Amino acid sequence: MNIVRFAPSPTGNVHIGNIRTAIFNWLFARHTKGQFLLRIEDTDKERSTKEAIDRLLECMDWLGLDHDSDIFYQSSQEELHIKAAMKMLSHGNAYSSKNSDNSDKKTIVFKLPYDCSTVKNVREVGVAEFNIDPGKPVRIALDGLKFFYINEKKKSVETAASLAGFKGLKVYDENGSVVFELEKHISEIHKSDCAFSFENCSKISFIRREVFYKDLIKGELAKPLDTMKDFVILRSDSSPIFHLSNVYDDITQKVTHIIRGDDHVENTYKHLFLFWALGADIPNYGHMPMIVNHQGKPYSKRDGDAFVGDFREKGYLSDALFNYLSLLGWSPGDNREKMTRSEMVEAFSLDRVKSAPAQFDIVKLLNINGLYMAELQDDIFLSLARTEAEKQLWLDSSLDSKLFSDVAELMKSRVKLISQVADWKYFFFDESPLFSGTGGYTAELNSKAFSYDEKGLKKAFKEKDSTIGALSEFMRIFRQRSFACAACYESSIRDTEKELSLQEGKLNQPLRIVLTGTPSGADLANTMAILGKDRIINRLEKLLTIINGVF
RNA sequence: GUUCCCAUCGUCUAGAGGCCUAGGACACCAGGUUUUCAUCCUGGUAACAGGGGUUCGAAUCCCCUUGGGAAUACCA
Repeated sequence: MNIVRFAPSPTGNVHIGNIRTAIFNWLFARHTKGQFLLRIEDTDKERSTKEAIDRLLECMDWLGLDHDSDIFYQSSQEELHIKAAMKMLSHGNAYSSKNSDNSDKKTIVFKLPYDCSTVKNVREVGVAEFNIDPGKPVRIALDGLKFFYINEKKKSVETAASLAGFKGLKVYDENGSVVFELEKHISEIHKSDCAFSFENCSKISFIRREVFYKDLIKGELAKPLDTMKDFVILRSDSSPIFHLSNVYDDITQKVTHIIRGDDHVENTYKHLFLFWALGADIPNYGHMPMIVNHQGKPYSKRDGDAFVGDFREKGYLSDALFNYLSLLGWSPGDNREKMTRSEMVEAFSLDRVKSAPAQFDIVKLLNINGLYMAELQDDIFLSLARTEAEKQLWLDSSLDSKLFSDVAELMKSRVKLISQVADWKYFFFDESPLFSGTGGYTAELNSKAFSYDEKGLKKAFKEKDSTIGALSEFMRIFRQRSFACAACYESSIRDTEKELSLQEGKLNQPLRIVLTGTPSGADLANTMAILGKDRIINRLEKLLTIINGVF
């Protein structure tokens, strides 16, 4: 059975890149009927917080990312990680290294194995040679080889790497004679930590080896050992480093597939050796492309606008976010985009994941959100809208629910994001800064007031006097009538137009903007039916009184 | 510096040597429906980064260049 895990460190808000990793892991697990595990990597005690964990859990819950079995807290494993490091030390797979600041404290460093004969993921790729800068020393010690080589541009380039990278190393002096053979001294170096240093060298040669593995997404990947360094696994305060903890826990949790961000491929080469040293089989790896922001730069935890929680706040539907995120770097291969959870689970496979980074496009997200919005059941939409309206402070719970549901029904088809219910103000409140005579547009908006669109107003009142005249006539006719249905409102407009010999529809725009403050909205007659006779007269009167002062 | 990765419309993508005159979606533009707006419908603009090979044939395979990105921590 496949076992995957999502292993975030709870050091802040989860961002979309993170959560997409979780989504792909989840999709993979559900598709293959495997397990999706959640491991909290909370070993960084200074930066890990309970709040961050809670927020993470909320986000996962919101997105329907249910995990199998209990949450695994990495901090609970610390003792085991330390033990493992000590065991590697005693087995010769690690050594302790003095702190650079000369204190007595020591770190435990993992030693890439010089003898790779039992490491399946290492292979020889041929003989390599470097021309050495004779003015600089070649130094050989337990912690690696240091030298300066002459590159193509004839520059002296400093290099330091693990001894394991230089199988069969030979160091040549300026006459071309071999002055050192690593093979003859390697056990001595490992045993006694002795160091060699040579001046005036001309060349080094060695058998190049590389670590390799087959990435489920990116194909076969490899890295030469002579570009790798031994790495710390236990800090000088004895706390374990990410690489150790991460690998150790993956073994403990029997993880079979590690699906994570592209930024981890370099780590993988290190981890391969750790799996070997810990006596475990290596799992399958898949590295997914990063999500980049609008500038094409990678998102980081510092990108304040890409937190999952923010999308929730802004009113995005979790299904829409999930759907959109799953389409970043993956596609089902046909032309489907909007898919249900089960369709995605059904269609998902790692070999369809792209390896190029994908740019996050908020406009497309909005579009998909609108698609999901449109198919929301009326009662669900209503309660979402209601919650949103109350959240925005300008609506209290005493509001007539008949009025609210009428508005919601009328407006539903044009809402792409639930937070757009903020645009419904004119249905519920009769005040506007424009009426108050404070100069209108620049006045601070009262939270319980709707605003007028200046451009729309100017446009509708382009022929000011005749428009005001027409509206006055409309009001005269309107007052005399009673309205049983939306069609009655409609005919009151049409009749006025006839009376004034105006083209049909000519009154719509002025009337709309006077009544709602905006040039766009739902069907005018329906809008009027919701507002009702009294409020309509009220608004018309107010606006006609002040309109001369506005322009 | 070094190592590694990546490269199709503005964006997300389809594309496994001939189904490619490069398909879809978003965005954009035009037209239609709706007496407004949105929805909806129809149509349109728009891409294989560049250069070399391999091949009868290349978006697809190889090489080089260019451009992006990552890693190179006692962060995770």
